Amino acid sequence: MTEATRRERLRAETERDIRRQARALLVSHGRDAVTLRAIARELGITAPALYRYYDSREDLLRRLADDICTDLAVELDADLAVIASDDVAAQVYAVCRGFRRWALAHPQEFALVFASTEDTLGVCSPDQREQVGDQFGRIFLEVAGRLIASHPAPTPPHTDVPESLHADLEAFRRVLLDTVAAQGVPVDPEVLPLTAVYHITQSWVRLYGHVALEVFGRFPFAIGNPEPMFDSMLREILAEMGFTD
Amino acid sequence: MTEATRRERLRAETERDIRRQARALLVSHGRDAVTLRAIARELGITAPALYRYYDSREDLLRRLADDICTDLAVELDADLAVIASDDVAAQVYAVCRGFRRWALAHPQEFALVFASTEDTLGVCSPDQREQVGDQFGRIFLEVAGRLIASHPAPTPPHTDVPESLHADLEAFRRVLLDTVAAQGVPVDPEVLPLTAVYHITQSWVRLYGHVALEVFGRFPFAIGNPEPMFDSMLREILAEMGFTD
DNA sequence: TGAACTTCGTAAACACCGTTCACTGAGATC
DNA sequence: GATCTCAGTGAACGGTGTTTACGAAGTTCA
Repeated sequence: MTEATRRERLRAETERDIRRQARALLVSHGRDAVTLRAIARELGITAPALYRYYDSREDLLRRLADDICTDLAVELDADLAVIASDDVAAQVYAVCRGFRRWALAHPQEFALVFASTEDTLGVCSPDQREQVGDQFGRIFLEVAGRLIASHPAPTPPHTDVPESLHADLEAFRRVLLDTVAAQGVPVDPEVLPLTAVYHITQSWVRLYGHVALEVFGRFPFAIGNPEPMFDSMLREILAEMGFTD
Repeated sequence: MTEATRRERLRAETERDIRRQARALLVSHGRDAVTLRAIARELGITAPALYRYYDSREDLLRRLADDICTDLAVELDADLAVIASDDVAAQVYAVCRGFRRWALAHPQEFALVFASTEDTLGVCSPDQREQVGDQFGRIFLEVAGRLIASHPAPTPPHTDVPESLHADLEAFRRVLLDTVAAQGVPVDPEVLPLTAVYHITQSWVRLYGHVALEVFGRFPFAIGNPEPMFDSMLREILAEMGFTD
């Protein structure tokens, strides 16, 4: 049954335990509390043993961030699972609300993954070009892809796309179209105008901006219940894409 | 001439030196490098001496964040100084571009002030209700105030303001109107519809969102030169307020 | 002027931290 | 069964925040 040798099984198990403890410390006492010695103590081993698994504390934090992205993706996938696969607007709502809910429930993880300067949490290897975390990026792109496939000609927003962004947006458009294609949905490459790609990017700016401001408490005034504001923003974003709701 | 006693002068001097060294460490080597011992070493004193000035390292970081806000405000004020006082659109551009420029040039400071969870960088005393940092908030509010005063009936955006936000927005409206009044500009209290207050808030979401994404490198695709995108966003924000540029 | 008081800074100590290194002992391999 | 691999250990180094008792200088006031 088990292909792996005994040693390999134990190693994999320990590796999972390390990350689980690291996560627990991050959640309960913040990033600074994720210390090698504390993790080792909790696992009943000594700190130098962790160097058999990670090059350094920074390396561990990097991989922890990957784990967090994966878990976030799993959570968002679960949100999507209960939604009719043809109701794309509902899918967008679900993913965006799920992202906000997760961020508010896991502020430390959010800060680590989405608000770390690139030198404190060294960006992944250069081949890893999907930023925003591997798995989370996947979810985001998939939903954006479904949005495109189902709603082939989103109302182009009134704004003009700066010419100097054309090349970058073209590249992103290709990624989006590839994502749609990878889901098995046939799509006309001509269906996605650059204005729509630009609008998707601007939507991410607003989604991220709202969530981060809420998590970090940096709105310019005290807001009793920010949820209606978030929902209103989502409604506006979707309306600009032609979803009258 | 000097009212203060010798001891008081020395104390004030040391306090400035401490913060200056702390800032230097933050800029050059990141938040974790802001160490009591490193600061003391640089100043030629011992670490426990710092406890005569700050309750703890956390307390020092809090006050450092205040300093940073003040400096940011000074920088933005300088940007504003060279702009015609009746060209409000140019003032908005200047403040927003200045904010982005500062954030990109000082990522560590930006992360400390604008992307710290409230428990790692304990929020100021409860009487300090202007969030977003004392001085920076002032600048932001002042420019928003001038915007209102000069352009008394901004085109109300198409969105409906959620009813549950009315109370909070009313409070923010009063702050904005008070800020305008404090600048000596007479303004009709009826001149600022809630939709405009709401739009200002949404503009902050977008401004902050773009800048933070850029500082943290979390745009969904690599962007060669993000500046045109930022400017385009500003243009759109101002257009929605009735500035056709 | 000199005693009393306040305040800044020190040295020593404590309990942590990341990281390196030589070493042991158990699993894997042949 | 000998050999090799490798997870884990214990000791050590230099770093950290923080507390404590203490000295020395500035300030105040009789």
